[in-house]
Amino acid sequence: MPKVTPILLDEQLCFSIYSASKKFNHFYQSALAPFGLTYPQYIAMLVLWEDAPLTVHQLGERLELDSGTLTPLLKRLEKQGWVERVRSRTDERQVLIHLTEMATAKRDEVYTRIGQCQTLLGMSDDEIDDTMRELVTIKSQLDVVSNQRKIAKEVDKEL
Amino acid sequence: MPKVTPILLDEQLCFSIYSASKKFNHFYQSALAPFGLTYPQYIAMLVLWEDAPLTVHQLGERLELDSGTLTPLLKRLEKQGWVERVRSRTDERQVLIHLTEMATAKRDEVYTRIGQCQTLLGMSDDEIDDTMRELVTIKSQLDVVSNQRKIAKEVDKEL
DNA sequence: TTCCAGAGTATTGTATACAATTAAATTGCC
DNA sequence: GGCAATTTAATTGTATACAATACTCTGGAA
Repeated sequence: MPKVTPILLDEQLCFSIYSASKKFNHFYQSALAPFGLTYPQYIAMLVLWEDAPLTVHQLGERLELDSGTLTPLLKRLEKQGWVERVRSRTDERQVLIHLTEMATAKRDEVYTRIGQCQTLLGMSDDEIDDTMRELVTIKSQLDVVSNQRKIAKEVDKEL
Repeated sequence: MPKVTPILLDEQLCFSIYSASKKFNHFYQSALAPFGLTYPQYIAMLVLWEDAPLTVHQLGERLELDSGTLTPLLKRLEKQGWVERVRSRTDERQVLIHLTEMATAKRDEVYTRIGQCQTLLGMSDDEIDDTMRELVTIKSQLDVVSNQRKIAKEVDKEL
């Protein structure tokens, strides 16, 4: 009879990452409290501060989020005065996300605040780099597997 | 004039973790498709397979989730036949989460399936251990900071 | 015994996520 | 030029998360 290996929560990498992700979320939420931004709203703003204006699709590629998540998120950002959603004139399918003047004006304030809060964490650059390198590997392995499945599905369709 | 350091999404550890967490979620969701379990439902089952029955509170401590998340999740698990929610007789405040016979019967099947899917990822034990060790450090640093804030809040209340 | 502070769970309200579908605009291809 | 396939957002439906609140129960103090 084949022995089955038990799966213990505390030994699961997925749970470490899941738990760390929630803690980071919480950390940024409270760091960003003065600006009223949630973590997903904040990373959307980061991308826009790098590169605005962007279409919903382009923003989604950077954030790995689809329009089902972004459309309501961006509407909330618009209501709070951070962005404007403008239907593109050259391609009416697209909606361009522009920064407002307030967003441009507050950018450095947010950068500074986040910089200070990150300092509180006391993480060394090496620690951060090492971890990010390992996460890159893990993520690419996850991508490979899910692409294999996608390809398998495509192959199934052909038949 | 003080220089402000720009914050680039791709250099943020938080985003690496956030993104990896979503990919893991997706990976397990598809690995668990035959059982109809979501990732949070799966980790709840993992804890219960280790230790059932547990109160909602005890389960929440292991999973780092509160009743606002667990109550509806457990109701869905109950509806799908994995658990039974039983009001404790010795302490009517508590709800004990018991495994059903089906859950006990399917445990090894889930363990096996997950084991196979994890093998597909091709991650070495060293790679996993290293990453988990680093995540433990990061999480404890995040905890320290958020506890400092909690304590700061408490101190404010005293005044 | 009665009252009350605290514990345990459920509920409410807001904000993500994401699969699946819809609707509108554009592109390719004839 | 006309139309099918594709692209882009928005919408719908389900499932987390979590703060804040409500409600019930328990144990202890007066």
